[in-house]
Amino acid sequence: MPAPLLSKEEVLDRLMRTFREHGYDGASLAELSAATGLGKSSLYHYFPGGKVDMAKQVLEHLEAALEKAMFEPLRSNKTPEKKLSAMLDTLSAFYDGGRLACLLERLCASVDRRSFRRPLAKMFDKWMRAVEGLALEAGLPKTVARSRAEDLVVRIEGALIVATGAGDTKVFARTIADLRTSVLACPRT
Amino acid sequence: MPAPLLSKEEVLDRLMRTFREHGYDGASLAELSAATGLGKSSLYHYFPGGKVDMAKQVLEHLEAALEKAMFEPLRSNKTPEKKLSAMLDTLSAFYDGGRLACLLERLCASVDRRSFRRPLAKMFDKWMRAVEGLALEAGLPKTVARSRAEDLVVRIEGALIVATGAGDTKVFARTIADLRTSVLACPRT
DNA sequence: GTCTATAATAGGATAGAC
DNA sequence: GTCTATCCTATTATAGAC
Repeated sequence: MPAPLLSKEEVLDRLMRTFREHGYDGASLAELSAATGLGKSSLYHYFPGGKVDMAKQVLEHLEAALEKAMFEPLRSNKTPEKKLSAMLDTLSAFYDGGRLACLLERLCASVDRRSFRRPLAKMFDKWMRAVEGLALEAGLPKTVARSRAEDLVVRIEGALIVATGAGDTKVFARTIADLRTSVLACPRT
Repeated sequence: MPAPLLSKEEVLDRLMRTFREHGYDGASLAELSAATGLGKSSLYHYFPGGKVDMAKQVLEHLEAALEKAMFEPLRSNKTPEKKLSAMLDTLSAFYDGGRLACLLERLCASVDRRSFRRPLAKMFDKWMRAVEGLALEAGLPKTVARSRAEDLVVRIEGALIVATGAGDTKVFARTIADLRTSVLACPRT
């Protein structure tokens, strides 16, 4: 670790930002080096496995960050509605209102995607289970809760793509707004 | 055009498949050459602008293909419900039940994305307008029709990501199944 | 741990013969 | 139009000094 420079946390944050902006395939070692202020040799010191290693560690770093910012608050004793709303606020901030891409998506689409298979599947599962738990807490039947959770993740990932493609972040904002009311709504009879 | 070999249509099809499988950034000229059976020089003969040019022409090719397979059938005199179902069947086949990525998404995420800005925005708009028209035809109010259209595109793009990430194409199948009934449903009062 | 230098390779792109 | 050969740059990765 650079004594006076960046902490490993900060290094991982900057690597994540670079992967999210340029994509995994699009991010070169030169860019990753510039983003962190670490020379290539230093990068290889911390990440002996090169780019794949960086992405794996960034993924673990993200998991820890989400645990704190998104999953832990779900264990409070607030109402499910408030907790859902807090999660959506966190997500909206994390994606900067639809301007920043999702790391999971970037890695899913990479040439080295096989290397990230397990951790990616685990992350998606964790996210969906968290939302499912919230829906169960709100009194929804198990099958409905599951599909609502799946739908939340699907729509957020999709909204990020469409916002980018259509060049309009409002798509993302509308999706978040709709999820705020639809995820825990009573099923139609 | 190779006299005895592939038609330009077929060349574009194979390029599209390669971009969808490996991603735009991940597809090398060597792979694109192998996929089409054309040497690099031949590729540059048909696509003087290189990779960017290939992707642009592939995008136009896709637009024409979708026009025929997806948009034109919407102008028949069948019921909106049947036409929606036909569109979803076409999409499900096009994405091979969630196993094949979306070209639009691949290009949105590429390092050369700026080069594809206009055509991508146009494609998304065209797709959404088509669904919006269907919803209007089914008697939905304009604002609802618009958001249903947006939602269909968002959820399909998202389902492709999540299916890949979670390693389970069932997510895609469930999304398609749900869209079949939800897109044209009467709004809640 | 970090740097400079450099190896080794892959990538995109072009020249010129046929 | 297609091929072989080649150029040039960027890229990943490593060696070795400090």
